[in-house]
Amino acid sequence: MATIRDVAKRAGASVSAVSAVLNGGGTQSIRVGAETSARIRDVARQLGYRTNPVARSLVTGRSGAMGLVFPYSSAFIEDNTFSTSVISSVLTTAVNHRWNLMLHTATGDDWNAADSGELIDPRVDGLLLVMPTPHSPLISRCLRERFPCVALVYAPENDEIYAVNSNDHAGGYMATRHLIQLGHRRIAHLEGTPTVATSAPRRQGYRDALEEAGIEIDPSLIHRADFVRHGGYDAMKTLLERPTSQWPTAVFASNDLSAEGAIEAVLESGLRIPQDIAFVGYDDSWRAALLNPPLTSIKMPIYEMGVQATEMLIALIASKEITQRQPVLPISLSVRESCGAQALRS
Amino acid sequence: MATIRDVAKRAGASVSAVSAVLNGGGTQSIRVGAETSARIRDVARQLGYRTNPVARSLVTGRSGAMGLVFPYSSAFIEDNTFSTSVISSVLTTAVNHRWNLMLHTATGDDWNAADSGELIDPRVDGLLLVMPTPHSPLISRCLRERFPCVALVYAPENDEIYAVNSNDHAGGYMATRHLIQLGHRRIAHLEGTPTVATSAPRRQGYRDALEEAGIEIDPSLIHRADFVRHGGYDAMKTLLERPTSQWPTAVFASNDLSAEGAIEAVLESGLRIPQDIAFVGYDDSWRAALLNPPLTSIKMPIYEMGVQATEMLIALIASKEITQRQPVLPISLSVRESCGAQALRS
DNA sequence: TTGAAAGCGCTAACAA
DNA sequence: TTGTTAGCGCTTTCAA
Repeated sequence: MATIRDVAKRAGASVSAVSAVLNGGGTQSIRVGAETSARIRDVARQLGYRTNPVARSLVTGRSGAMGLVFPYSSAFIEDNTFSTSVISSVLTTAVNHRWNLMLHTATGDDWNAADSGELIDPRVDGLLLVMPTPHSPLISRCLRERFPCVALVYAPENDEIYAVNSNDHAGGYMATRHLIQLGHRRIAHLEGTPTVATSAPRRQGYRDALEEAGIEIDPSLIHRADFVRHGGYDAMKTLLERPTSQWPTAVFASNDLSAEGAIEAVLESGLRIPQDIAFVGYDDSWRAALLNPPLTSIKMPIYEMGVQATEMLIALIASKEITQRQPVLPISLSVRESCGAQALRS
Repeated sequence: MATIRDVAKRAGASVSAVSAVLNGGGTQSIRVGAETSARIRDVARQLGYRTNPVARSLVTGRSGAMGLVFPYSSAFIEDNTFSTSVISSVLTTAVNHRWNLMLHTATGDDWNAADSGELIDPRVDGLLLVMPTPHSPLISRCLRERFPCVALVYAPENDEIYAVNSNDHAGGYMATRHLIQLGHRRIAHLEGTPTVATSAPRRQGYRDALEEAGIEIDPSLIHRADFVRHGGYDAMKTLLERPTSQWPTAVFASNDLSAEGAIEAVLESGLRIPQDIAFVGYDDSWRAALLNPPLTSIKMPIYEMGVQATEMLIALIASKEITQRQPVLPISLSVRESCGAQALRS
């Protein structure tokens, strides 16, 4: 590979001239004449010269890359449109702004490896953390070391953290209120994993909607499904072991996957959806539309959130003023057949 | 950030000693005593010293990262389980081998930007190209510059290229033969985009299966669907505009998505699947099992292919002997209801 | 077993 | 408008 010195020598110019010409922008204290400039460009093309970004990075302290950190690498195979949307939005936005992307996962079961700080590394100018665990040491560390860092899908514990989130409480509330308005009073909730930050607010939204409607909260209607299919299945089986009179008439699941498992359990029992038990899920994944019956679900604007988080990180790295550190994007309800609203309408 | 010199000074040792201790492996011509070693480690911990990978990279010429190049960034949002599996397998394998991953896309409509060579860059030690366009200049370039490069899902034009692929011809053949064995003679094919390398062999497999069975190939039964949903829908609509007697009794689609669109068109016409028209798709995506009726499909071992490609690239970078440059992994058939085989069986 | 020092390719301050 | 030069933080050769 040709170096900057090769180009300089061959063009009869100095390295700084070459650097100035081939870099262009920046705080150059150097001005190069049109002729020299053209010569340099010419020679560079002849030699197939390409700037070595590693060397540049060492001296500037900037890499032009950001790190995208996923909680675990298997996040992708769980037919999870969430990861897909995140990758897609972040990558597209980064590329549009001419940034590179390094993909990381917090290996192991949690963020231990990541928390050790090995992700704070000059190969990236900042980090985008996807669904970090609550009270993530990595976030504190970034804050402490003044390393640019934005959390995506995260309920920040304090004002200093940069985070893009959607309103999970509103999601739980909207789902539950929708079912209440359809006439349901005995509404079950399939909870997510407690260590995942979205679980608690979704449940709280559920509770608040019930309370607002004057419906007493029945803790025996709340079961953990841990966001997975068989979790939903098992929880539903348990609910159906109760006396018939105590069966829920509706279920709000904390994600589509657990709803899917629960629906399977319901159908196995010969019950009909939504006539016997109505369902609302969360995520509005593409699976939701394909289920039988199609699943009503709360929609998180993941793609838009990814874009915002990426742009916020870029601004943060550029030390730009960030007007809103913790935007919360609105959720919405995708009504399909599983909740019974469409039958009522038609 | 503490540098290696800070550690050396504070530990009363030389930088080379610190380097040797904190690096460990490698071709060190230096041996450090246990005492000094312990002291260095101690000081490093106190100072929170972390090796600067950029500086190391500059001197060693190695980065410990590989680039994963997707054809376009929107590859992800097309609820494409393909991209998901690739990312998942590559990331997991890379992390297991302690490699980092940079994510790239060939911006624009094709590989132009990528082909300019800007991806061949010392920030990565090698490239993994996902579905590069046939005769990709980037591959030639890597070969010419002796830059490690492995193509994934690619039919290599010559022996020099490292590529992991599955047997698309066998896939097309297997799908079609399956339908023939079920008694079908008028089998349509929904073709993929010609510029995508998998399209031609799949179609050729289809043709060969027909020929082998002594069925004349009817070009009017072959329609482009371009791997997208509405492509399949439109193609099927066209096919159904023919006189009833010339309708295909079975369809082999070059991917599940186009099959899905075609199925929609068939159902809209009040026809039944598989009784009136049988279907076989390609990809065996998660959607396949959720469709109504569940779609019989050819399964490509994408995850396994991603693992192999990643490991091959790692071996290539390490200048290890590669016994098989162009492994072709076997496809298989996932039989569900859309082809009618299950009805016959029961 | 250790230390000194050259240099990876580049940027940017400074001098001309 | 241009050239010289001192590093960026590290690895590694060579000499002690």
